[in-house]
Amino acid sequence: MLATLRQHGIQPTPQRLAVAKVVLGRDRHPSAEEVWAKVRRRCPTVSRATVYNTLNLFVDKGLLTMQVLREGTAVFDAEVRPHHHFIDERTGRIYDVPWDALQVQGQESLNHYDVRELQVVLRGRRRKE
Amino acid sequence: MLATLRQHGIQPTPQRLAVAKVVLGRDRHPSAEEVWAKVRRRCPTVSRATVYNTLNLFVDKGLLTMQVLREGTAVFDAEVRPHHHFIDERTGRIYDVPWDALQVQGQESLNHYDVRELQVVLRGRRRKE
DNA sequence: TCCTGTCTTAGACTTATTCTAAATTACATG
DNA sequence: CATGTAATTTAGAATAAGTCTAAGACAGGA
Repeated sequence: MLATLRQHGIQPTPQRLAVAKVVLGRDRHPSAEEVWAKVRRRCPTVSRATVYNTLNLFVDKGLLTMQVLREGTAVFDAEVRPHHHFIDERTGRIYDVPWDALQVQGQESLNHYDVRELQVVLRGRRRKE
Repeated sequence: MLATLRQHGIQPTPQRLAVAKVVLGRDRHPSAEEVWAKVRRRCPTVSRATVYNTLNLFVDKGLLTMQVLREGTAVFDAEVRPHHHFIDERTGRIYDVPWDALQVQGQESLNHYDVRELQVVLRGRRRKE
């Protein structure tokens, strides 16, 4: 964890480590406020500004990506490699869909656009099971 | 315009007509606040709440779609048929990409998901010309 | 006219996020 | 060790998008 921060050129601090623990852990797609809540369970003095600053820093340094998929809220994704997203209509929950699960064709027809990245955003219902 | 509202089961009022004129006009992908600003140029007494109510009503009635593509802001799109979006990194401007320009394959592999709709979101730079 | 339901309004409220200015900490160097 | 400087963190104010509320305006029917 500490090593991960250093590898990305991020000066480690206790606060940053606490954020990293939450956001690189098991919890997929937390929002900034969710991260703040979790960080404060272990480290109650951490301020909101620090969490936001740290998340933005992590995004700058390529440790996280930020997705604007949910109305009014950005969510953070520890999967920084390209992939797609499925959003459950009922719960609002967001699931990663592996890059190779879908193929997008026809990009070469978009002459006016220099496409640097893309993702497919799917909406629907997750099947119980 | 009036006919359009009626066809969608929307009781026309001066305020709603003013919003419709802006949002079904030449201006692609305005945000709610942008719509409010434009409406007020012709009709300065219209309240913010009315604009938001009206936009949500239009979305309910299928006259518009709402997209959450830009950080912290929903934008409204008069193109209600399925299509994709290209977002210019530099300007933040959003362009519609016709449905048939791209093909997405591999949906049948997503057994856990009942996909009801999808779109491809592309980011990059629009080529000058 | 009166009732009822629909619309609109101003402004308060909420939520997500950024900003600010001050306090704290961490080093590096003399 | 003392100290200056830069980086970091903090609390809280500020901002922005959007919703809610309560009151008033308006329209159409009995």
